[in-house]
Amino acid sequence: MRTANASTEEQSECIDRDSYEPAYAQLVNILRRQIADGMLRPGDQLPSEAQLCHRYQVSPMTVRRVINILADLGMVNTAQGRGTFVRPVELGTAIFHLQELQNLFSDKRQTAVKILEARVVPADDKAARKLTITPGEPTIFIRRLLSTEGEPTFYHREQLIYDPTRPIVEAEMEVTSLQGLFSGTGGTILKRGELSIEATVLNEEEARLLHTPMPMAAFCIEHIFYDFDDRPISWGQFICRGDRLRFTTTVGSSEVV
Amino acid sequence: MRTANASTEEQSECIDRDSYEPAYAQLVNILRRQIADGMLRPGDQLPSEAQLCHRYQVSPMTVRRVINILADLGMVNTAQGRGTFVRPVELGTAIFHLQELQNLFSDKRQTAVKILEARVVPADDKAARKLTITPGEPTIFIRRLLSTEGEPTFYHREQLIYDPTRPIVEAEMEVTSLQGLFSGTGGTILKRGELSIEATVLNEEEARLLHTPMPMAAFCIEHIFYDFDDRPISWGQFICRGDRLRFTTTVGSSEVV
DNA sequence: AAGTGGTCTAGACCACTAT
DNA sequence: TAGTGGTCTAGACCACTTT
Repeated sequence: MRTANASTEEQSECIDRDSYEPAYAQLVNILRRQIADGMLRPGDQLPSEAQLCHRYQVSPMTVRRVINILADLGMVNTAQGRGTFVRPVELGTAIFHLQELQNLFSDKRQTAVKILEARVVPADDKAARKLTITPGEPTIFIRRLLSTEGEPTFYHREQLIYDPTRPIVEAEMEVTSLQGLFSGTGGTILKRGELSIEATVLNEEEARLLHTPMPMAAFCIEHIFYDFDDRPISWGQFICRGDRLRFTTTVGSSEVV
Repeated sequence: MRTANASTEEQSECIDRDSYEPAYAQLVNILRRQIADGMLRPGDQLPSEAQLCHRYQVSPMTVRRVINILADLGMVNTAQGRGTFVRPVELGTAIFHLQELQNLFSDKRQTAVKILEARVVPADDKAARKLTITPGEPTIFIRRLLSTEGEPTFYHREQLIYDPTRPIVEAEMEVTSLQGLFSGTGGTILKRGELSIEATVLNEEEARLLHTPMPMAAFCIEHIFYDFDDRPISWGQFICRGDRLRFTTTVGSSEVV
């Protein structure tokens, strides 16, 4: 096993106490760079926390913080009593952000939302199961078409609990105005949401609405939102053309700012 | 704006210093539970760090750590000079892990990998661009079929740099044995990878290999892996039946352990 | 026994925001 | 000016692993 060694490896960088960048951030970047440059390779043991302390002239708490950050970034593993080690690249650690979906709207401001349909319908078996109500109970069914730069890219189906005894229908409509959901301004009514993403082929209606040829692949993002009593209040799907959306990410040592 | 107030809200929970669970973790869970239970709602201001210190009898550093963890979890926002606030649910903060893909293999051990093809081919324009070599240079082309429980679920195409001057071909072959990629045992040769995921429709060959009807939706996970000199050494795609893979995640306050 | 990471303290000083 | 979050110290003690 390779081990970082002060006698063989150059130790040029040090902490600039006059910098606006805090000491912990500087040390994080120093170590990230050493990993990215191959000075520290997967499996290598980092210098012990005590060594890092006196090498970079920072307190144990600061080194601790640095190691924690590197572990959170997935760049190192820590093992109590043994040491801290550089993690090899693992596909399983890859993380995709739905943020990229949000950018589709916010980057180009020309996003139009068109309500195709909004009416009260009785819940069928599937909707009732998802919303934990009994089949036949009334729900609000909404279909929206979202366009960017004049091109339809997104189709949204949603079914909301309809409970006349609590007059939050307007609020719910507003909550689900999408902009709010993405940016978080409307989320004060919602406690949490469950999302799942799958790949589907557009059906005829969807292809027509989204102006695509058949067959066309799509991402289907299903969501259920819950209120603070943990009751589901909204179930629906975002359907996005597969040729308009792509999620990207990296594994291993990413760029050092 | 709602503000947590000790005089109006019950303050039952406190830190158990004899617990195996460290103080910071206990406080994290206390605050998470308060958010999940609706005691603290989106937009609400948390008690100041000084208040939390003397209310739970912990030092400022410990409170600081707790706040940092909650911020990392996406549950609160901090604003210097103003305070710490509960974050509303935002779709854009959702992330999903490729880990779920890994489980597809590791859960059920009956995963078989069948090499369909492995030969040296000259790089075409696209492959040359991805691998930053010149078109016509030799590459190793590998096609694999991965089956779980006898059913083919995954198809993998990969093109590797072929450089006879560095005899790492065997190593590369081993690196790309997939198991290693997912679990990280083989990642010592790779510095980093770039991944992107999109929704596609299986072409005729893919549908035949994966025993699916046409048309069938699929996830296509494209990857490029780089060595420690930042040279791309592998470009390829995992293609997975859309009806076999689903990524799930949550936004907002998740479960408290 | 020696070395490692993990937790925690009781303050200090700073930067920022609101009043 | 008062209150907030942000950084940092110089130790202490513990749990764990290796020799």
